[in-house]
Amino acid sequence: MLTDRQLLILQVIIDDFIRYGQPVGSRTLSKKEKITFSSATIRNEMADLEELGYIEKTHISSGRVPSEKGYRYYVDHLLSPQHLTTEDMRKIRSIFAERIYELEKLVQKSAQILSDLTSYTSIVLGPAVKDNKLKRIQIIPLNKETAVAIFVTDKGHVENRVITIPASVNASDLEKMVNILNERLIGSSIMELKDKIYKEVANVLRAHIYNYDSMLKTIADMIELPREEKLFLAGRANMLSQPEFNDIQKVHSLMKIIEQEKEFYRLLRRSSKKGIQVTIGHENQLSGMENCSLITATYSIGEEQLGTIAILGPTRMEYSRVITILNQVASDLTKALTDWYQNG
Amino acid sequence: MLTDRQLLILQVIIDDFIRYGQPVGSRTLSKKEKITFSSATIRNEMADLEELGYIEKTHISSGRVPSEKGYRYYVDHLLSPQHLTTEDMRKIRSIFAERIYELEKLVQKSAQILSDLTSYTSIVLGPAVKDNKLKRIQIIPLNKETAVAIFVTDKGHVENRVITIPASVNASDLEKMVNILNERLIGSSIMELKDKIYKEVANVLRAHIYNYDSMLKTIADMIELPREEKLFLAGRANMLSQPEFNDIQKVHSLMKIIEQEKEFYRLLRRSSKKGIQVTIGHENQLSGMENCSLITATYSIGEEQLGTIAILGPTRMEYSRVITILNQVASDLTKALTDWYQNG
DNA sequence: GTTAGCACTCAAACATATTGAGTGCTAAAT
DNA sequence: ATTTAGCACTCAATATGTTTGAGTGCTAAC
Repeated sequence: MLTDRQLLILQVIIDDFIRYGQPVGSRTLSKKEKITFSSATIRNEMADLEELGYIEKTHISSGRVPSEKGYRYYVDHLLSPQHLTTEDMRKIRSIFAERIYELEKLVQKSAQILSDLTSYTSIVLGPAVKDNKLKRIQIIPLNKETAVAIFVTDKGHVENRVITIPASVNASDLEKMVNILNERLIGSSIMELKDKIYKEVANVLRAHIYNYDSMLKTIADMIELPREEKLFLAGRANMLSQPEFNDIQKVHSLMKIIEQEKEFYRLLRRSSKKGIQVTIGHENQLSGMENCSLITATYSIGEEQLGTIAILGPTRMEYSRVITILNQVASDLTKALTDWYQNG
Repeated sequence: MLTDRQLLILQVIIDDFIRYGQPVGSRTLSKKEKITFSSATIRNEMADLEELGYIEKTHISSGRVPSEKGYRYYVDHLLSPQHLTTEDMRKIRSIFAERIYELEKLVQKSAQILSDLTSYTSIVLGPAVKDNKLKRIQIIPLNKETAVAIFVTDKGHVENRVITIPASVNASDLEKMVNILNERLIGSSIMELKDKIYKEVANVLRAHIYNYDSMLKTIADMIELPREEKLFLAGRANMLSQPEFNDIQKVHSLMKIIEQEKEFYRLLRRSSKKGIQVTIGHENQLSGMENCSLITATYSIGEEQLGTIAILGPTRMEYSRVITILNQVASDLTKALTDWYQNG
């Protein structure tokens, strides 16, 4: 267990390092307001803190920098809560003041403001469609061979696909099919759509539609709905202004990860527990992200969780500030969505 | 006017520099197969070429590098046409072999393959919607206050917006309105939609619908269609593997430009003439792009131009190779689109 | 007109001090 | 028993000097 003095020193070291990005030495520390004892004492305490793994040296005679364990402790126990400036508050509010009813646009704007305010990169995992309920299916023929299939959900999400229509299928068959689909499927969640079509609807279709067989392909085309939520990114360039990323190699590998999206997507999905989640450096388990921390929060409509908003920055991140901002945006976003969709 | 020998030297200098990225000296040149005269002669010729502004020194005793004027001349007159490897060809074909009917997806895949093949950043200006013809308008109520308005075009593009519905408007009014809109507007180009609604449709609506006034806002909401085409980017990270961008500052300002999209968008719009366009360094007129060249081509359906595909790379770019690839992708894309939409 | 030869230039690579911020340890002070 | 002053030591960063090699321009000979 750490003594109060050790905690104080640890906190001051990390605060200073987050602020200035330079290893912190005993002399620097001894000059801080909160520190009342001499540099020699500090050196002794630092030696202990290092032995316990909370801080590290960059070389044998350097000052100390926080280790991942140090950051972890700091985030869990030592964060000094921060206030948002009224200016920041105003900026956040301004987004939700406009009456934007498009879920996606709102989410994208949130990503933008997050990266603007924090100067880090923001990532937003878009609203999950799978829990939406089907509101309407529509098929609109474009020409003899193709048509657009449109799915509208209760949250106003529109999904559309171009499908091919076998020559043998005529307009009235198509119409009949759409009617049956709507009759049987409206109100079902998007997730169970595929299942329901094959288990419940297929028989009805077979009974009523002459060309059922040739229609099969059309149906198969249609229900290939996207399984993954969209990923919105903002402020990628901000990464480049962080001094820890003045090594092109590091930036490159990080950018490649972000660009591929796949692994990254998994990372965000994993941390979809409610509340703020912080993963530091190697906790992210993605090579290329050793020097990064990821802070995530979730947003929802009422109790129904929709997606994740996150900030990606260097491990030397302004945790306190970012957490405050993320909390604010997440709760404002949730509030706005809840108001519109639950009481609307 | 340049002599044949000067042209030869200029070409070999640029070819070599594009390949190795290092200033080219007279000794290096004299060893090239095509060069039959001594390094001293070359030095004399290079002095002349420099005076004419085609090549430059990086410092007083360095080898020469091409100037922007040199690149311009090279691109306009000295390009040695290249063949695509069968492997590259196969990769390109593979995209268009799949039957993807979604215009946007196809375009996005093209962007991906372009950046993969060239190792530069690719940018694709998505299909312009403004020339599409309206195929169908649909309004699907979500709850008492809101509904989704859906526009389908003849090219299968679907545009949707969430709109608010005044309390005084009932379902039958809404239905009537949609009918009138469809009756009057189907076949109109998206561009003229707004105009037509106010000039031609407004009167009809007023005559037939009791709640015309309160419906006005709904209509206004609806026809706010996006004016700008979508921008698809792929291979941003590729920039970082170019040796000319090992300066974080340069990369940063470039990334910021790309991220803001606005200026960039204009740049692409400007070069929407048919055929290959090359802009080199300062010709791009955007600060941050001094070290970049942009090569663009257009794609179309039949004769109707749809959008632009482009490659962004350092001025020291493999012009010949990129142009070949860009040409191939543009023509394959055009062919695929033309086949599907004109003969479909 | 072309080329060999020479003096000269400069970036890059390497080696060698110098400085300063930092450490750990010990012995004296509290 | 803590705390602190003092000292020897370490190492990154910086500056300084040296060497090397690829390059140039110019001149005189071919």
